[in-house]
Amino acid sequence: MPELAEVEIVRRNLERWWTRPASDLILDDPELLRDGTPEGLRKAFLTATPELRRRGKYLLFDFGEHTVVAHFRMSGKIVLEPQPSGRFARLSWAVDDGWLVFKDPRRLGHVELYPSADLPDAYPALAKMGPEPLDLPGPELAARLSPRRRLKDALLDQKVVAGVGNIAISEIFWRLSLPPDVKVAALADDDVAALAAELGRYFRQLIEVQSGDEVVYLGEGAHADNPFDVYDREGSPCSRCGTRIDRETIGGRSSYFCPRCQS
DNA sequence: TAGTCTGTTAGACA
DNA sequence: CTGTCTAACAGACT
Repeated sequence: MPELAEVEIVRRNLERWWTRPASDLILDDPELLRDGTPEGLRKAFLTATPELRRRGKYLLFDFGEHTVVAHFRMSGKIVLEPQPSGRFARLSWAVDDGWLVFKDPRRLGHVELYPSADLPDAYPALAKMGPEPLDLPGPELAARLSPRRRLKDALLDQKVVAGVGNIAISEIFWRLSLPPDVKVAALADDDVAALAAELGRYFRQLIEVQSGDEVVYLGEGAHADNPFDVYDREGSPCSRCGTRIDRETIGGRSSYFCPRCQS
C-alpha cells in the first residue's frame, strides 16, 4: 500500500473524523499491537484527542502523555465505517460519525504505544529516518546519496529520504527519463536538483489526486483504475513516445520504465 | 498452481 | 564498512 501520499491522506482524513476522544475501542487483532498493552491503548484513545502527525510512512497519534506509532506496511489503511470489526479489521474505535477501522488483509501492519518522552529514540526507524521529501533542497539530497549506490536502492532507504516507495521510484524515474538501474555517480548536480524538485512535486500531486475518504490500492477489488504513468503498465504504450512499457526486477522489486525514453 | 504485491528488517555474502 | 541479495513476515488475488 501506502507510501507517503497515502499516509498523509489518512492523516488528513483522521483530522476531519476524529475531533474528540473515542467513545469505545476494540482491539480486533491483539497481534496488531507490538508494543504496549491493550489497556494502555484503550486508555489513551478514550482519554484524549491526539495530535496527528506523519513521519515518512509512519502515522503518529500524540495523545500527550503517550504516543501511538502506526505503520500500514503493504496493505493497511484506516477508513470510516458504520460498524466496527468487519472483514480485515485489526482495530476499531468509535467517533462521532461511526467507527474508524484499521484494516489490514495481510496483517503486516502494526501499532505501538510509547511514552511520548521516549520517542523517537525508542523507535530506531524513526530516530534514523531521513528528511521529508516535500521541499527537500537539492544539495541536502545530494549530500545523502552515496555515489556507489544504485539510485533506486538509495531512495528506497528510509534513512536517506523518508516516505519514498517502489511506485514513486518508477514514476519519478520516468518523469526524469532516468534508466531504472542508474547509479548515483552517473548523476550531475543538475540531475540531483531536478530529482529533489520532482520528489516534492510527485508527492504533492499524488496527495491531491488520491485525496478522498478511502484510497483504493492497485489490485484491490476488480476495478482499481491505475493513476500512474508507468507503474503496473507493462506492455502498454508510453504516453510520451508510444514504446511499450517494460518491467524488470531491480533491487528485488519491480521497476516499470520506457525502454526508449529512459535509456 | 505459481507468481505477484505501494514495506521493513535480519542475515549471508562479496 | 559498503553494497546487494534473499528470506521472512501473512495473506489475498490472478
